[in-house]
Amino acid sequence: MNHVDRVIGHAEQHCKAHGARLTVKRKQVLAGLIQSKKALSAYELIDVCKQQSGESMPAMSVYRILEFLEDEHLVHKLSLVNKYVACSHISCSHAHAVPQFLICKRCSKVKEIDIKPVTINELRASVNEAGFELINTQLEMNCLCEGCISQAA
Amino acid sequence: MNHVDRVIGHAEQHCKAHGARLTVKRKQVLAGLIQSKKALSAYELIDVCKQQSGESMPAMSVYRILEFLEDEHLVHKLSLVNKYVACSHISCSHAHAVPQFLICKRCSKVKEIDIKPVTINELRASVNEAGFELINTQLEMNCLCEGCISQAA
DNA sequence: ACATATAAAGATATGTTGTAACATCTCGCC
DNA sequence: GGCGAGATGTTACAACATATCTTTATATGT
Repeated sequence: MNHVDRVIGHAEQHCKAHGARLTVKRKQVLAGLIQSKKALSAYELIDVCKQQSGESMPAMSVYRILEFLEDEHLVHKLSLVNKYVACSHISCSHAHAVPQFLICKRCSKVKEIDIKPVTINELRASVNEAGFELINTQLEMNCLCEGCISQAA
Repeated sequence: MNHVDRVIGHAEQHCKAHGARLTVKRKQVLAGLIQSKKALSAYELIDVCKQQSGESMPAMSVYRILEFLEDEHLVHKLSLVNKYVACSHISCSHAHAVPQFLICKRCSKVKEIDIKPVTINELRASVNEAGFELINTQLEMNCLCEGCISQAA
């Protein structure tokens, strides 16, 4: 059983646990994201699905499915780059803190990290000082990944 | 002389100083952003310009002008919400650090703040630990502003 | 003042991203 | 089997963004 199937299996368990259905189409979309190992735009994902299944996947369906997968916390939307990425923690059983996202500007590779609570608190304090309130601590940051750093050098 | 005109005046000085031209159209667009006191999408800005000048402003022009204004650091693009906002520091003469943006999810009001260098460095360290490199420290954060917090309460 | 080079703006078309609205299908359940 | 809820299909269009070519304005040298 390969990596993708294993993760999909976990995702299915996760959905079943509260009566949500991970249908064939939804699996296709999630699998597309997992396999590509980077963030994809909705339309890139449409292409990936088409290549993998032969059939074409309507935009409407992909957006609907992405919304479902987000609600299930199986996929994250990265507004900073307008792309979607599979959650890195689908196979983990334990609860997770709100993650932060490092997005490679060059190749769209994404890493979810947990920034130290201390740092997050400092951030929140700065925000509050300014009279605002953080809605969530899901930071998205424009970065270069290891591979692209060395290429650039 | 009102606030907007004063800021526009500064912007004009700023441009002149290095041979850039703040034309009538560019002033219109910048003034629209300043007056609205919040982030606007390109098409919202088109509407604002139309209301203020009577003439319609083609999308192409607005995008070109926004690009110019960004290059001049008179306007910031907020990718997190796909909107544009006038720089808060046009009238300041001193140099500025890379700002961070607090964006009110409800009303699109934006506040530019300078997060403590210590915090930024901690962030950068976390990023480097993960093998990535921050391209810039212009964080954009989803928030609620003071007004919207009290309304929500 | 004129010619000319350059930057800006206009006009048109088209590409990309996202959603509304309604029809149809699927599947669990009685 | 038939019913109902949820999922998907279809079509049309709204919203966002850019490519390309033309025309207009501006600045600069002679």
